[in-house]
Amino acid sequence: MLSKKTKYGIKALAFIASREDKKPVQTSEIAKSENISLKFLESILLSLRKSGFLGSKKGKGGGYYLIQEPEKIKMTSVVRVLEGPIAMVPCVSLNYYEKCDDCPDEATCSVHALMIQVRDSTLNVLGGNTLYDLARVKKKAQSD
Amino acid sequence: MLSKKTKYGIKALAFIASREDKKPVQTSEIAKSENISLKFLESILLSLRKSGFLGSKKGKGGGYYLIQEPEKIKMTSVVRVLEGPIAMVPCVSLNYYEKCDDCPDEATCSVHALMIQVRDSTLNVLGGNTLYDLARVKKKAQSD
DNA sequence: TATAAACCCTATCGGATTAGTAGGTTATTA
DNA sequence: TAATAACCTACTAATCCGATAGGGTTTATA
Repeated sequence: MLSKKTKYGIKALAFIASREDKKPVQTSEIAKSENISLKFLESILLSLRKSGFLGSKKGKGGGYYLIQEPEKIKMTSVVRVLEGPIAMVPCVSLNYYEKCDDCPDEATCSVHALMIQVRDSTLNVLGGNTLYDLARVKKKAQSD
Repeated sequence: MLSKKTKYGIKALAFIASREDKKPVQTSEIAKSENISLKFLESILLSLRKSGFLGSKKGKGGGYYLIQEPEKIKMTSVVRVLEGPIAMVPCVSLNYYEKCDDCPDEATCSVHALMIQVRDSTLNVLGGNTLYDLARVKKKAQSD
């Protein structure tokens, strides 16, 4: 299950990316438009800034803006920062590997083999989508 | 993240499926071999019996056995029973659908479109694997 | 230079879930 | 009838999640 943090974070990034201009977007505007608790969203955007996805501008007229082009931001990296491992089991995670307490040998583990397949197919999907793609879906739907 | 319940359940099913004979397998044997807490495993096997995957026999020489052929048991159904929804977000779940509180319209939701892709690719993998496949991995690895 | 806008930071908290533990009951078979 | 093994109920410790509270700091602009 995707946490709300991740879900809201993705929505917020897509919201910012779907803007034509490059002016900073206020947290309050995103919160209102996407029905997200303001305070909760604040903490999410903060962590997205700290992990290098967003820049910020303080004071009146400030807000958050994308640092990179939307086409360059793969959903794999977004999910990893917000949610953590993409794999469903730590022992098949590329970026957050952890050995299982049970399992003397991973080659003997039936779950391991299966979850590697799941991981790879998920990586394919997330790696094949960028923020640009998400923003396009959003804009397209709105213009209908 | 896969819960331990699901992980252990899959392991146990693969263990039973990898047996040559069709004699009942004791919970204690599985627990010892797979390093699972006996009591926890008991509750897992019980729920697998109640959902129609396993049969049981009480008393001496009793235990659990598969009701269907391993080739007929897709991992999609196993995961659904043990873990619940396969989708990462309830609003794209086929079997456990639930509308999001936020999201006035799913067509406008950037997360929705992405998670449908993830769901479908995961379904492909889990639907393409049966208990027979998992048991084969296990037996192959053990004979090496 | 005062004020309002907006980001920034820390702490806390209730509720839900998870992974187990404990202890007893029932059915089967040798 | 004694041993075995599934079955059932209840409890618990720990963790995490989603949010809330309550401020502090910085900056633009009138």
